[in-house]
Amino acid sequence: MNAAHHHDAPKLSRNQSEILSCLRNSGEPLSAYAILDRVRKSGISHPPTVYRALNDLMKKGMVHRLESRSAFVACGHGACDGKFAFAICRACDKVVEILLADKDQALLLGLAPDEISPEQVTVEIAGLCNDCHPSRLA
Amino acid sequence: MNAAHHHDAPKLSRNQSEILSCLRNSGEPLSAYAILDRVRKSGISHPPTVYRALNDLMKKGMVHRLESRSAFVACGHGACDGKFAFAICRACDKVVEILLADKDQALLLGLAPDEISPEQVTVEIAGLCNDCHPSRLA
DNA sequence: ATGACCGATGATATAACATAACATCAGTAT
DNA sequence: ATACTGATGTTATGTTATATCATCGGTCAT
Repeated sequence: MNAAHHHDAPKLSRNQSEILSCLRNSGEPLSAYAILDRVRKSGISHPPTVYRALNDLMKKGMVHRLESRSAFVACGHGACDGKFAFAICRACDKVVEILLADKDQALLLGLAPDEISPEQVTVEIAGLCNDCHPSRLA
Repeated sequence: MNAAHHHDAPKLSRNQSEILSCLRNSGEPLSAYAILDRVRKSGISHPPTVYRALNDLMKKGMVHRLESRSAFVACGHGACDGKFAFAICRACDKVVEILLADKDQALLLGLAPDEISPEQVTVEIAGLCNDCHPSRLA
């Protein structure tokens, strides 16, 4: 059910693969410099290399940037061409990617005033996950 | 019509006033350092002073941060306790603040997965304003 | 009044995030 | 072989943000 996700893996460069793996393995959002630390052993050693790969991966829809965190996450859907929201636990940084239904996308785009024709929507929801919820603490 | 906007001006410190005026006069989003440049003449000369005032003003709902720009804008409503979206022209940086209807707020909060209880929603819509639209250019 | 305390502001220093600009290299078309 | 092109490596620097400690002004118990 749900076609559209059979990663044809749009052939990545070595750097892009390294960095995507890094993000996937981490399972949580990482800053560009956190990524850099983790891929040094693979021979990547300068910030621009990381940012270039991240930008390429974002163009391919395989990585998203969490604006409110200056951090990056691998797309949970392998790749998606774009309309999604994120929920982020402010305590533990857990991230849930929310694929937006067509009607939700439409509503969001509809929020734009006449004056500005919308191209891209960023939605980030901050809150507390169940594990971090106060009522759950000892 | 529409109560709730008769600014009782929740007494601001000198720094907060300076920085809020600066943002209001600018009419466009400014980075913290752009603000700093403009308030040096008023005796504010260090980044932490600016960030402190901005954080205080944000707590009061009188300033918002545009996450996708690392920039700050004065609240167009004087102050609001929080649910709004922004539309931003990617070419000229014009910003339109969109006060969200209750149903839109509800919808956005409803996007959050069970796993994360939402507290705050960031919505930023990037696009092109009429003035910057290609079809309008010579 | 004095001085102990406390919150706000000032100042220094540095951390964290991001990119401009140029060098080098691999592939390929001539 | 040479010249072009696009990707990657490298240096340097620009931009955004905060930790930390110092200082100042008010309040309050004595």
